[in-house]
Amino acid sequence: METTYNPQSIEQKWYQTWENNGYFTPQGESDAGNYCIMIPPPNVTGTLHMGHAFQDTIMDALTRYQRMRGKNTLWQPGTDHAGIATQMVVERQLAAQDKSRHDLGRDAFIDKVWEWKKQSGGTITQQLRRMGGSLDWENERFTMDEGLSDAVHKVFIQLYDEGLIYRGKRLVNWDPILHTALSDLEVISEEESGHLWHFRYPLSDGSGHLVVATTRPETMLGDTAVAVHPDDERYKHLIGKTITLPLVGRQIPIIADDYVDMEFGTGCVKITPAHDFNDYEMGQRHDLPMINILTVDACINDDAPQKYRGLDRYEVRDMVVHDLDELGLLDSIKEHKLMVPRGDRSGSVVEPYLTDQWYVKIAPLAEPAIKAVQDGSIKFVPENWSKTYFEWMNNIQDWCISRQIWWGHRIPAWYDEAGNVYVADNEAEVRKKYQLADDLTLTQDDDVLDTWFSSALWPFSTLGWPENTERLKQFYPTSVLVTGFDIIFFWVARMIMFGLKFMDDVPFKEIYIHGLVRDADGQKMSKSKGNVLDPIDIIDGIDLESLVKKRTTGLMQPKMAPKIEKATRKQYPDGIPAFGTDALRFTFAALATTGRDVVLAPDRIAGYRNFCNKIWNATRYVLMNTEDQDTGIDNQDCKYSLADRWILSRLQQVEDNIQKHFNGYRFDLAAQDLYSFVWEDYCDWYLELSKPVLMKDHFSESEKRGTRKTLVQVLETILRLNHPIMPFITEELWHSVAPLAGIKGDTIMQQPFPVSSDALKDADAEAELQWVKNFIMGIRRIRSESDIAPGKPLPVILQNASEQDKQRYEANESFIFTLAKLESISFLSNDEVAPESSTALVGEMKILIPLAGLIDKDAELTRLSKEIGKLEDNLGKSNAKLGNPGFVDKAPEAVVNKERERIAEMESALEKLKEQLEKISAL
RNA sequence: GGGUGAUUAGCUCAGUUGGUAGAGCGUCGCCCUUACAAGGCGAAUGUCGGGAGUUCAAAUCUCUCAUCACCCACCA
Repeated sequence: METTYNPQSIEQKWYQTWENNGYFTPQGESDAGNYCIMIPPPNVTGTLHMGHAFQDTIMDALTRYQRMRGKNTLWQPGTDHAGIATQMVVERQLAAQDKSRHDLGRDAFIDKVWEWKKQSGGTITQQLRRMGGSLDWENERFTMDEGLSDAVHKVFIQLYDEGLIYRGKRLVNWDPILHTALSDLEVISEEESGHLWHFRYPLSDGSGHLVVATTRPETMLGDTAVAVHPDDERYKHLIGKTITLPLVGRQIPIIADDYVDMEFGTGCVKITPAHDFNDYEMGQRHDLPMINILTVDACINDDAPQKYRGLDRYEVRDMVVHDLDELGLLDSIKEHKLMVPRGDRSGSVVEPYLTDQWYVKIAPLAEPAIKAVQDGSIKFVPENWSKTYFEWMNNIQDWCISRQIWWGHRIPAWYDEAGNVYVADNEAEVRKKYQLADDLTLTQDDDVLDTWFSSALWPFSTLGWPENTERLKQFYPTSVLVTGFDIIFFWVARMIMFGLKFMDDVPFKEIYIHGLVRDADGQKMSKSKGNVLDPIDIIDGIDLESLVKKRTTGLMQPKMAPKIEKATRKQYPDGIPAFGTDALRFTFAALATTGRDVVLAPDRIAGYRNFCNKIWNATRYVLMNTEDQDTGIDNQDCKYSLADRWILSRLQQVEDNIQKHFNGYRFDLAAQDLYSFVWEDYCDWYLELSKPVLMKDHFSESEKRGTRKTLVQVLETILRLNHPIMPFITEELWHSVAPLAGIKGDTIMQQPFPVSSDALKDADAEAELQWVKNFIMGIRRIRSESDIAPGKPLPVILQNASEQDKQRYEANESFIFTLAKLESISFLSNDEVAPESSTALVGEMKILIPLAGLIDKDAELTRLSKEIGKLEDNLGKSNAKLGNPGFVDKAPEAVVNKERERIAEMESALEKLKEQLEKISAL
């Protein structure tokens, strides 16, 4: 074995072995039950980012844990076709050749996308393998594969037939670059600064004018009314009159509507029903005409005056302002902050636009979905997120599911020439279902479905639905959904609605919501900020030049490059070393506190890489001392030392804790327990305590055997406990350690997860070992604080030792001598006079180290005073507490007694230390 | 405007039913002690955001203020 842990040399090989042997595939019926997690399908042409890596670590840890617990376990892999995102990538590639998708035509373009999928679709799944993900690759799915397309059709058709999908002309969010409608969720509104223009609209009867305020002057070309509040004294008399719309000449009414806020602006609102969501509703209430003035590119169309036609809306905005000013109708311009809606993919300003679209009538689906969370059929972890869920579900709007793009599930609807709609699986089905003549010309709807429509079916479509497959029966409903809060609405809510509708059961019983991965400064990672860390670079390492290059190429704003380069060189002067997958995974686990964002700092990862190294070297020690030796597998004649009994007892507690923490999704606490048990209990104490037993001749063979056996058994258990989080190193080491523990197996993956045994819990051993530790630590402390060389063996005198102290000392002499580095020990009766010494206390017993030539008198005085000071502080606090009659009367007896004991201990210690102080001062 | 969460050691965060505050990283001192210097031993560090209340007892429960973050929303 190498002296240093090197992740590179072990990870790839084990993954190959696991996958080739089919260990990831569900192993079949089990008494322990079924366990299933659906991966949130990443974009098929995407690459793995930190968010994925974090999420996948959690899912894999859960999956491995449950698999080891003997459950029939499935982690379902797959990818999403990601309609708009993927189409955009391919269109960009075409654009580089000066082509558009229209040059190719629909079929050829779709072929091109499939080609791209074939070329890049393996990237993210390969990266998932690098993360160690134990996904059932043999059954990988894609949202556009045949089975899933069948599911999409079936759902669409059934919802249509039930009246839950309808087609309607409505105002939608229109992306003028992508030429498609977007759902509300795909529109991101951000505050930008703009202006508020005030215009005078002349009354048609020439009796004056009204002043309206707008942030969008160009839309005035489509105004069909001006609204005021019905109670507004300023304008009451004008209601019902008309104004003549400047530049257009149209007469439009002044209407009353209490939507208008009298306080805001002038209290008069221009109404453009075809280009504003509020105006649209007002238009409907007042039966106003809707005049669309925009083209699909958001240029002004032919329903506007000649001079503006064909020009971009922003160009027209300037013209309108200018023209109104010329007419003397520009009242004022004010600076104004407003929310600007942009498409989340294209970044273009989204226009409310009147088009025909398909919608899901959502209220009837939402109702049971709300109930499922209310009644606990589905639990959010942390529970708080249910509030967010309810908030949204209670205000949910119909879902616009049609997109005017080509890459996706084409809507299974056909039209005849009269415009009648027929919905069925295919054209032949349509004719049959609707009994249409063979010669009736039908054309299919050009639109495709929102990507999230097929994602919403993921928990059952991947298992074979609509077929009633064995997998579906076994794994639906799935156990838990692991996802980020950002897609609760996009995805989680919709899966719940569709799952309940089509499977008549919830899609998952729990939803574990994790936080966002941020950089070391707490910033969101983003390409444009240049602070992105690639999980693969953490695993394999990356040199500075490559990292700089990676961060500065392909930027949306190339001028940011120098700044990013500078920051990167400063933060990673030596690049990033290869930490390995296990270290990254353990870091994620340790940081996965409930619902909090995760701040990922390379220092932290390095710390857990060191932890891997610790396990590696502990194993080296154990192997060195047990290989080719009797580890008590066939020989039951083992005598267990205090240390053996203690570490086994501690191990049982840790096993209980880890189970509890995994079951409660507290990976941070699990990681913490694993870390401290392995490092502090097992390595710092137990391995050191094993040394005298194994190396000193006066220990019997059965004692040595007992210690060897314990060393190996505890280490083997540690490896299994750590396996869900650190799969590679544990597998690698397990193959060396397990045989020594008499365990045979092809892989640690299929070994049982450790379960505690009450018989091995040993409170006496823990108490006694604590005494030993206190003894040793007391001496170490004196040594360190008195500047005695660590290697110098010390003479020690014990005074005031009880019978128990004596017994404990005798039983553990070897431990104490070795770990505290002693030269000699002698007992002193109470009436004997001790030499001038430095003192440590273990309970009532005094540990004395004679000063003689070793310890400086003043240093000892300082040390003692400090300790006395501390004790006095605490004693003061405790006395005050007991002095309070309320405390003694009302606090539980146990608490009061504990306080009394504490005081007794402190008083006794204080007395001894003061005595000592006097003695030494007197020298 | 509505909602949610946060504020604890220099940094990032734990803190389970109220009972004298913990970890990792960092810092300081001494050590290459035969598993590990990616290490060992030891040490320091907190008016638990401010204020008020409930209680014998509050980081923990209630109210209030402040600051920050995120989500949702139609103020022209």
